[in-house]
Amino acid sequence: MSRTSYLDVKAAILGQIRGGELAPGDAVPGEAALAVEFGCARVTVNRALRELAEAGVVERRRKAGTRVLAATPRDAELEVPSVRAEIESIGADYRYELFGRRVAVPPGAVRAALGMGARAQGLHLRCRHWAGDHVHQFEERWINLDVVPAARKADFKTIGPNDWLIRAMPLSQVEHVFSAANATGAEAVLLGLDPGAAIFVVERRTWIDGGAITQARLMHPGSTHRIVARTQQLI
Amino acid sequence: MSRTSYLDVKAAILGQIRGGELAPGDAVPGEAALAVEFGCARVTVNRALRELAEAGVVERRRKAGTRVLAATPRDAELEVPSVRAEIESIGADYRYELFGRRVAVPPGAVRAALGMGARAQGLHLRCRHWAGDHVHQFEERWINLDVVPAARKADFKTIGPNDWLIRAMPLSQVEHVFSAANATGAEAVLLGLDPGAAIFVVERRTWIDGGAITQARLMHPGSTHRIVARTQQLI
DNA sequence: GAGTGGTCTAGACCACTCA
DNA sequence: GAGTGGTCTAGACCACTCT
Repeated sequence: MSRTSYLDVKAAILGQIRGGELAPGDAVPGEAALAVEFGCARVTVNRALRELAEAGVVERRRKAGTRVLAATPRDAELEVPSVRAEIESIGADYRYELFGRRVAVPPGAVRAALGMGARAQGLHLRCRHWAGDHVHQFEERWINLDVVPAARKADFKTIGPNDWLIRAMPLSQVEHVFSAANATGAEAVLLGLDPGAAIFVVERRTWIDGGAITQARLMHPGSTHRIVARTQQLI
Repeated sequence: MSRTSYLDVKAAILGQIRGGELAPGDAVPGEAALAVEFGCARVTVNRALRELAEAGVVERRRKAGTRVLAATPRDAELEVPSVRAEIESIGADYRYELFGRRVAVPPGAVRAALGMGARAQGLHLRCRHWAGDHVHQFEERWINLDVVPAARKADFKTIGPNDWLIRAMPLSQVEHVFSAANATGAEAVLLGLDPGAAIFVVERRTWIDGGAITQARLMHPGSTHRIVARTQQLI
């Protein structure tokens, strides 16, 4: 018989939850007790329970111990492809087009979203990403020049703002908000759609170390655009 | 001076990537070397690098070692609230309404999505979730009765199919596909919208141990519905 | 074959939090 | 104060994978 792995412990606990022996709210035995039960070191049990806690299956608190959480939809993981990769992955030609670039004081809503002062300057960019002869995405973006002064010198003629920012400020924190809307007249023209057509909207904000880098409104034709998210594998 | 924590190692590596000392494609020193450099045990380095690999910052392979991955958008985490929780969290009254329940052989596309045989029976449910006096979600769902036979006995009059399934089959695997569409005439009526209004569509499929449990098409008024996803905190 | 990561053990101390 | 989880150490063996 081989040694007990943290995966064995994880599987055993998950099995007890699935089978109903451990119901939501129930206490899971302490690490020391489980280590004896499974005949393994406490660290091994610790890793199993820690991963279950990260996955949202149990909750751990010092002194209080470990409890099974209420059955609730688990968090899903979303793969966020770069526009270019997304288009090339479906075998279409990627083309990038910039048709607006100016330095200005952003509107109040954008300044608020990016934590910018009343007179702080931003870089405003408008561009489109084509997949073959269809517009894949129309992008309207503000970059915080206080946080990314180098953007003032970049012309963004051949490289899209997202690709440029990923290289300039790697490992930043990103928030995505997804919604659906009817295209306004102007948006419809830019996306090559009929006015009122459904568009899939992604509002993206990016920070690094507390400093807000950029805010972008990314619009896609709703009829073709899809975003996929999956729950984590538990074992 | 206190002991070196895996967080110190993680922060040091992240700092080197941010600062450009470690570029995409570069090899990170081996665990043993880092352990000496940081004056800590190898397990400590291992945990730091393992978490960076889980976060998609580096790639690890036995014998080949650890490398910095190309700067690419990181995966985001999506919080998936239950409809009820979502509605109650904004302070609105939650009301659930079932207006269609029948056992039948699902259409081919649904059978294919759920891996059901040509004559397998499913439970078809149509219901609405209200937030105050607005329809929050119109739900059209098939449940695989081969995998969840107990659903045949449930009437779903007071509890929504999602809440019921979460309790009956906890810890299942879920896939969400988001898109935008223009409401058909029938959908518009059911959602209390004008025909052609943008709707936010979630297609949800659920499995457990390889058996497909259910498929649902969840439609929301696009003007109000939002889904938020954030990248994981790296430290 | 050899080098790297993957994991386990046993023991220890610490940190948080509940009663 | 006491009980639980959180983490570190030192040493060991194993598993994968590249040459």
